[in-house]
Amino acid sequence: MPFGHCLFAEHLASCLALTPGDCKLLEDAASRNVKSLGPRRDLVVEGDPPDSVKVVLEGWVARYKQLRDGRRQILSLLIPGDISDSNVFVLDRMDHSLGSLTPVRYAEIGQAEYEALTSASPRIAKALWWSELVEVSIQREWTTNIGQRNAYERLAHLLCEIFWRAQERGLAYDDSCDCPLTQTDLADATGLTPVHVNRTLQHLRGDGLVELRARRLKIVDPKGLQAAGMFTPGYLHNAAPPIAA
Amino acid sequence: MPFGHCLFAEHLASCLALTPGDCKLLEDAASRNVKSLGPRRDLVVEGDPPDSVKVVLEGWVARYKQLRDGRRQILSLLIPGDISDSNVFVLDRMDHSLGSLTPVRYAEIGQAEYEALTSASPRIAKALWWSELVEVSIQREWTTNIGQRNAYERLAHLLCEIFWRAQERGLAYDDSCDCPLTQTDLADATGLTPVHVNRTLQHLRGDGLVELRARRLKIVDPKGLQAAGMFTPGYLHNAAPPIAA
DNA sequence: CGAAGGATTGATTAGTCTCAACGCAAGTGG
DNA sequence: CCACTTGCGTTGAGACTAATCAATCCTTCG
Repeated sequence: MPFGHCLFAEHLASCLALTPGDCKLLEDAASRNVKSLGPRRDLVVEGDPPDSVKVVLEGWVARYKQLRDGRRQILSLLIPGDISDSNVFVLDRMDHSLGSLTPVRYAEIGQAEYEALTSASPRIAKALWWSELVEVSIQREWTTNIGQRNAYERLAHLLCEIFWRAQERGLAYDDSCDCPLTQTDLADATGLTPVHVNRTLQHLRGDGLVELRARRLKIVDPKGLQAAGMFTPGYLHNAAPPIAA
Repeated sequence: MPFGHCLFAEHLASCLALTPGDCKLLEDAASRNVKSLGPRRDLVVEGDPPDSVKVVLEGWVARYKQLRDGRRQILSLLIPGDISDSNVFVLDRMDHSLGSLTPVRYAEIGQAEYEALTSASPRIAKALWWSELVEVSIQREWTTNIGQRNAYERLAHLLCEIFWRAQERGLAYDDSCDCPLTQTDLADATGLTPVHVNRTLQHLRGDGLVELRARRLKIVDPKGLQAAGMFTPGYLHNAAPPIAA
């Protein structure tokens, strides 16, 4: 069974009332034009004219911007079931890039198809607005994270978010989940240097909060980690259960 | 003439093809429920159930988040003609606050009215999507600004954005525009301390790039400031003329 | 005239970066 | 099957950006 497909529709359905018919439409749209890509490749690069909305079926994707001199900011993470930039067609060109962190499978939904989807069901249109607003909300939280918190707090917060979101998608097992980001990726996501991420991670581990080895994130002390990162999941706007205590 | 009204519709119309009838609808919607507020007051606070979309008619508004311990991150600035969070109704509660920086006049558009607007004209619906996507784009640029640039670059970038946006709305006169942010506000917007903002501003002034006094921003060397902030206006997605050289 | 908010300055410290080297594991080619 | 490469993680020393603390000044306004 193509697990990724269902994830996408299920995830939208879980937070909003979608009918089985709506789900079917979404699943179909996300199965018609599926592509695969190896790790560390670009799906879209800044400046491209936007031609399709992307749905991640398998693997992880990072949204990022690159400055002239090479500095890179990871803006957000897309995990299986996520949809990127609803309705991008409205814009003339992409203002950022999408790159795979792992091998990925993703669906491209073109403009015509996208519009068919939204006009077919007001519930779907609403669900897509919802996912867009959640995305902005997360972006705002990241701005706050980077702007106001120190390295220790920042990483704690980011790891909380990663685990929480993975868990909501059913991608977490017990107290751990995949986390394919290298320390350099974590650095680009938090506005720190890889070296400092390394030391801060050691600090978090030393405090018995998390373990992160071999692309696997293990939450040792959920409450402690949340407190350290001042993580309150409201900004994710979902109805998922809290991190198991 | 209620200048602010026209700004709102004009601004949407300037980037997308709206008919005179569309503009009329927008102007009406933004004139039906108008409120006023003094400076430094909240329009909406985090946790509120969202009940209306806001259109800024006069004055400046800041979107912000506050952490428990008092730290505050300004997430974005709303200037006259801006519309905040299209379609917020989709969410259960606000994940951030809106506060006035100056005395403001703004319109509230309730859910029913908002929906009437979008179903009345597909062009309006598109324009509102557009403004939402531009907002996210700006938010991403801010994340990058705070995450990757140093104090000098960050402030240069922010001041560029402020002037550029003011100019696009016809709110700039020659080489200067209003900038009602205090140095503390600038600090909260850039993730710096007020003290450091002060010194960095002196540095920028010393380099002959900008002057900022008495709530007035004067761009002395546009090219130089853009270069210093690595400011490329593509992310604003508008068709406005470049900063006068 | 006094109060209050904002801007400015100085001295010191803390947090994070930079540079550079080394270790380890997995993958590759001979 | 071993030598080499490559990517990622780790460590140390030192430099520098930005934060902190605290005082003073200026302007506006009641």
